[in-house]
Amino acid sequence: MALTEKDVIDAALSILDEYGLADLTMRRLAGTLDVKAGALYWHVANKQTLLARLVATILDGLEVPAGPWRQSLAAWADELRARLLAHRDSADLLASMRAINMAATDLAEGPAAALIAAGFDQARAGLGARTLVHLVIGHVNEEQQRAQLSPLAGADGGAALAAEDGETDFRAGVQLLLDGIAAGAG
Amino acid sequence: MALTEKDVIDAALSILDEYGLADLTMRRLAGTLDVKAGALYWHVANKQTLLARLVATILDGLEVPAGPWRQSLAAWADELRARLLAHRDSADLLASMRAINMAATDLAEGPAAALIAAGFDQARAGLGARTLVHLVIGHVNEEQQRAQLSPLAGADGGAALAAEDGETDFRAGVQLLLDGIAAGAG
DNA sequence: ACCTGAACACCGTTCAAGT
DNA sequence: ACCTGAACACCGTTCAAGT
Repeated sequence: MALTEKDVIDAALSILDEYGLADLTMRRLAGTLDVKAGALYWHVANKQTLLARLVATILDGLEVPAGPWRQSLAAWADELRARLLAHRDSADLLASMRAINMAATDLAEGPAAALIAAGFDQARAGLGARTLVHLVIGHVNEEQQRAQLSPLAGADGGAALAAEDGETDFRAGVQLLLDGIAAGAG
Repeated sequence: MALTEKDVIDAALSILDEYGLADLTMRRLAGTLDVKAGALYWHVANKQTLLARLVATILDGLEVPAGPWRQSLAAWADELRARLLAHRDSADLLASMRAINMAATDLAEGPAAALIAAGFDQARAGLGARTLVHLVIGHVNEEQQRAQLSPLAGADGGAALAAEDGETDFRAGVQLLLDGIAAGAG
């Protein structure tokens, strides 16, 4: 039974989650699939595009919920944060991927559309949306790097506590930005 | 005449500026210093701490100007952006360095102090300051990655134009956040 | 069509040995 | 004190050759 691209992506995500971005090498990935490194290049063009597929998978189907713009953007930000927190080093991965557009400039399109629908002009909507994306990625990046340095000795008690603190802090930061967007509306 | 740590850091910054983070290898760095790779380990503990020194050098002496908080934070953000734009891939480098605290959680301390001095409570000051740092790093990261993809064929005409657009957009984003911070004050 | 073997041109880091 | 030589244990990618 031959490998599929999906097999490769799934295995890559598993390595990412368990060992982190630095340990996600083509050779190790090949090893977990019981194949030699060269074989991967039949299924993916190169490592760069493989990483792009990972990001796309992580963000697949992410949408701005309907409703009042403040609630829907806050919910979208929560959801994006949750998607990223679900995969180790994903914020770092996403940030490094920005140039290949794909995910991140695209990412701002959902929130931008929601703001336009709420009556903001296009420039302000785009600005607010991109700023929101920066905030989410930056915050999660910080959370994920903090997590990597913590001892994590006793169960996940410490990690869970840190996650709650992170969520409170995150939501407060999002509200701060939403306040700023609202301030320009009047 | 023996090498000093400063020589190593300066040479590393030159390679960063000319060839980017991906090409900043210990072996190449050693080559430009007319020395073998192993020699570098007499002057720096490892690559990780060398990169930390680069970030520290780039950010050295960055301070929040005195004056009304909105102006002083806007000026600080401009200055931080300028420092980062002066060195290729520096935003990416800084973002990857966050865990080693050093620069970035520290980075927020200046703006946080300025906000506390302006009468904001500690929690809100810290939140606003960290959000501002995320905004700056995220925005510059995007600018630097866009720069890496552009053709840059005819002089730097296109690049200069993009830089102006980037500045306008950046300042608008900062104002958006400052509006949000101000909104919580009343 | 899909994979192996083997190579190419690299990495960061260590450490005995030289001067 | 400072550096070289040489090794160790890796990288991503290519590509003839196998099945």
